Amino acid sequence: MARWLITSAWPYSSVTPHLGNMVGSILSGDVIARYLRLKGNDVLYVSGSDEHGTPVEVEALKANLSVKEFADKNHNKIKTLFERWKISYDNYTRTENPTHINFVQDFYLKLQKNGYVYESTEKVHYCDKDGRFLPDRFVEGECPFCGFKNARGDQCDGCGRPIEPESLISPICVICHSPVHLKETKQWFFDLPKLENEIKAYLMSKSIHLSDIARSFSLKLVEEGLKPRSLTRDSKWGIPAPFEGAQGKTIYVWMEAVLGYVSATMEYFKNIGDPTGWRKFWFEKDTKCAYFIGKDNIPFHTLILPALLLGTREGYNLPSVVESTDFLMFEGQKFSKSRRIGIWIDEALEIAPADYWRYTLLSLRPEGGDVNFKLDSFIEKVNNDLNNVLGNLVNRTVVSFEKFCGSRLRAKPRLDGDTEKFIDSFLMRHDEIGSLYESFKIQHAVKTTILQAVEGNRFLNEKEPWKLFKTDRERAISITYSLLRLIRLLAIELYPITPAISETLWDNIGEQGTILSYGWDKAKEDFNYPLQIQRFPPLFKKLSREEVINKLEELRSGGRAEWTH
RNA sequence: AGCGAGGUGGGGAAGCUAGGUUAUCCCGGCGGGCUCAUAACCCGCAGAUCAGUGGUUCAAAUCCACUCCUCGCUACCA
Repeated sequence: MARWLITSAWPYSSVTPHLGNMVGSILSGDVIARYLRLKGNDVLYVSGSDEHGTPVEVEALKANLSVKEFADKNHNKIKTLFERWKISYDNYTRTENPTHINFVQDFYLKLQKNGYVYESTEKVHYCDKDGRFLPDRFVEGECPFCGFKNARGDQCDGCGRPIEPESLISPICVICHSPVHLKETKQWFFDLPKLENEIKAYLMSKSIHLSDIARSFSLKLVEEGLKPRSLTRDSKWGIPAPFEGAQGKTIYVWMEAVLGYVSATMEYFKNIGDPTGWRKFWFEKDTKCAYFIGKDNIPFHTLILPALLLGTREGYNLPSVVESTDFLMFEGQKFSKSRRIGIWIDEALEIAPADYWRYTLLSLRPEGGDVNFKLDSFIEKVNNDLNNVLGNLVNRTVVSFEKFCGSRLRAKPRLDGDTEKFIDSFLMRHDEIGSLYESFKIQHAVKTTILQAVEGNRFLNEKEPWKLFKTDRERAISITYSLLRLIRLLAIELYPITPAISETLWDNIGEQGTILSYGWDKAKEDFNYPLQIQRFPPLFKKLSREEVINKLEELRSGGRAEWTH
């Protein structure tokens, strides 16, 4: 029993997350949160919508909505989608919430007081027509190296070279297409180099668990030397910078969104009427903090967030686990909103139930290199692993129980050696699955869970209780009993992976109360007698390849203008 | 360009950090079994010189070097 703060990267709210976004951070965090809860830990799982910054402003402009309206709409949409995906957040909040805004402002004043914030001027592209400073991404021009016409402000997509803002030829604003010019502006910076040694020591310490890429990538950045990070932007949509003389400026989104982990915890406890409860999670040293992210935002979690927390000198808990995944590719290509490559989490739910996606994504979770997600693999995994192997095992077991025992068992039957051995083997595998989750080997844990069902089918075929029943009733019943034990165990093991299916199964075969109250370890115990289980409908439905593809094409045909991918 | 990650039977994935019997799993192909079950399940067979070359070692998919290919990243895009 321990205390765990689980977090997943905050989705940027101008776009709907796609399957790739889902698997690495949100789903992974959910699986671990669910597992740890089953183990009886004190778990808090938080995240929220990251909704400030220029991209949201620009998207709002396109959608012809005020920024606030646009942000509200997207936040609500994403929040609802996560609920439908059964993501078990204790608090899914947003960076627009007042707790967050106040916390961030206080936080940076403290950092400034402690000497980690300084001012400096820089030149940034300015659009006179829109009256705004533009992040490099919103500036286009001709590449000074290769002459490519649509080079972005920071990098040329033609030759791949980085571009200094001054050298871009004839820069224009991508929002209104009028010429832009460089204008001097004062900004506030976070003095990251001052904390370099502490960060290095933190990364090298044994108390932190990092995925391999997270460790190597972070250490490399530290070796190269950390650079100051700019803290403010000349942008209206965001958290007003609290520094003296910084009127009209906001905090740079990344530098505030990572603090949302803290403010979301605060907000959760405020809502349940325990305004100081959050401190347990952030200051007591026996709390573990796990962060689930995609590989694209490793440095923000391994360098910047720890540095910010250290900079307060208040003793915040630093991340104890940073689990990053590689990317999910779609049919061999990178997910791309503009090219419509990939599947988004709202579309997915129109094609198949969330659990089908959850299972497939988790069994492909990119833990060692990018992984290719194919529609055919999805269909194959659902039809084979879930329906044929798992669903059918459950059905044959329950039907056998009905035939051999009249759906009722008064007491534990006497078991022969083979059956005892079989039960031992799946109970042992149950522990193995637990250790896999504890070392965050989610993909392996998921595969081992399905292996439980494969072994169940094998045992059934080997023992042929339907034959035995004619000659040796007692043995046929004891075999069926062992399989019932297995499928009840599976109901528990599926809880982190496919929660809806898990609950359906539990409702049909489980004890009184919820799975959560029952727990991971108690699943190893015998039933309460008398045991009564009635036949119930199949857990899964096979997918037809044709239907899935038709549905996807229908979604792709553009009949849904309101979708803002 | 620099940095990083990967290349495993027809397709998709493990294994590689701590080298060691016939390289694992799923799909597909072929043959068989069972017929309790959702035309499902189980067994067997075929198919990989683990990208290539060289090296270390008694022993390498696993360690080292180089080459080829693919992809990602390069922090003011979240």
